Amino acid sequence: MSSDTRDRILDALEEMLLDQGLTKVTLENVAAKAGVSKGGLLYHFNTKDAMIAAMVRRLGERSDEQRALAGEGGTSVAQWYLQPPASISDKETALYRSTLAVLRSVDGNPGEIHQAVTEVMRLWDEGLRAEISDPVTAEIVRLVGDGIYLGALLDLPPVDPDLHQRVVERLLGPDHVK
Amino acid sequence: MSSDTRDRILDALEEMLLDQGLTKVTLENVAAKAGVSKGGLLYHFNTKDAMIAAMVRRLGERSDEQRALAGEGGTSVAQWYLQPPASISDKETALYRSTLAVLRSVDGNPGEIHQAVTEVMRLWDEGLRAEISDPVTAEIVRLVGDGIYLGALLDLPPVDPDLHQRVVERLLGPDHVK
DNA sequence: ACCACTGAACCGTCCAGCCGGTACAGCACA
DNA sequence: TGTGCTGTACCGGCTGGACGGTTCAGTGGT
Repeated sequence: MSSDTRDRILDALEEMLLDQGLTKVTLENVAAKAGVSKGGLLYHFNTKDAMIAAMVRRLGERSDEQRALAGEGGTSVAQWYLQPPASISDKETALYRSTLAVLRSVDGNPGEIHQAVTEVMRLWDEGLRAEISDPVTAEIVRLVGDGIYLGALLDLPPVDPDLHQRVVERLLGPDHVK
Repeated sequence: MSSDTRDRILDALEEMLLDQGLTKVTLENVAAKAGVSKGGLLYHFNTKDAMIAAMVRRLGERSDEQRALAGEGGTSVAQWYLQPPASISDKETALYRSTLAVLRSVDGNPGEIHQAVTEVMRLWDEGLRAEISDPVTAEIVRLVGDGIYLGALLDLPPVDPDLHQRVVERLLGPDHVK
């Protein structure tokens, strides 16, 4: 099917971003990792930017789903936003990895990509504000979450899990900790 | 003198990173902005990576100075780390801009650059822990500061200054707010 | 017959790194 | 005082390779 290949290409793109970085992301590399020819890749995405923008839009859709799920009483938005990068290979962690890949693709210059990333971040902010009544706490939670992402973005050594748990407890209260 | 040109090149590199992004950082572009020929640039830095690594090391030195100044009773480390990107063109803001430029230069792959960046971040963490007795608060302050940097890195719209001030107040207490 | 590709050639551009030169300053030796 | 040598700082052209994007003839499944 068509959307199979599309998703496979975007998955390959994310993986390239996560373990090689933006400079290694070339049409040929992504195509090879996706098991597609370069022509096949360009059949689905006319340009490199279009491919990256599609990845960001896919992240946007998945983030919406995750927040909708949180609204229905699953894991809270805040809890998800503060989850440590420790737990890997879960289903939720796929979203975490996608987010990180998208952050890796940003390079300062404006355009469709930058705009889409800004929108994704704004929606998370909105979700946090809707869930946490105190705006100051909401802002702190957002910034702490962003700080965690920066650490992952820079491949900083992981934080002590106990300390992290105490941070979450301090911010959200004991009832929010799993 | 030699170090004049060296610093001019690194300044140009930072400026390129801040308002063009990593992909536009080429030896020729940086050299042109520094008022040097490409050959002249390569005389001072054998490779592009060496140039970037030198920029990170320079940031490391300047960060050390800033923290030493904080130790002598100037602005506290925490206060500096949480300063909003609003106040531009100060002398301290030069360090903020340099930090941001360095973060923009990171691209996932390990090596000298990644190692140097990790070390810079670690030293800030150490400074915060030394200054703030409660480790949980120290960690939150670090993460909030990193979150601010992520926002700047992604060119997200600036935060409401009032809200930011209330965040700082909440984290450090009323006495730490200017 | 059409969709979803493959495979490969090809183009224009960009770019890191290399290399042969140059201008000049200081120093030594006569 | 003049001459030759040496090292520093820098210039700018060149090359070889990579990359984004185009084109196109063909192929296999439905």
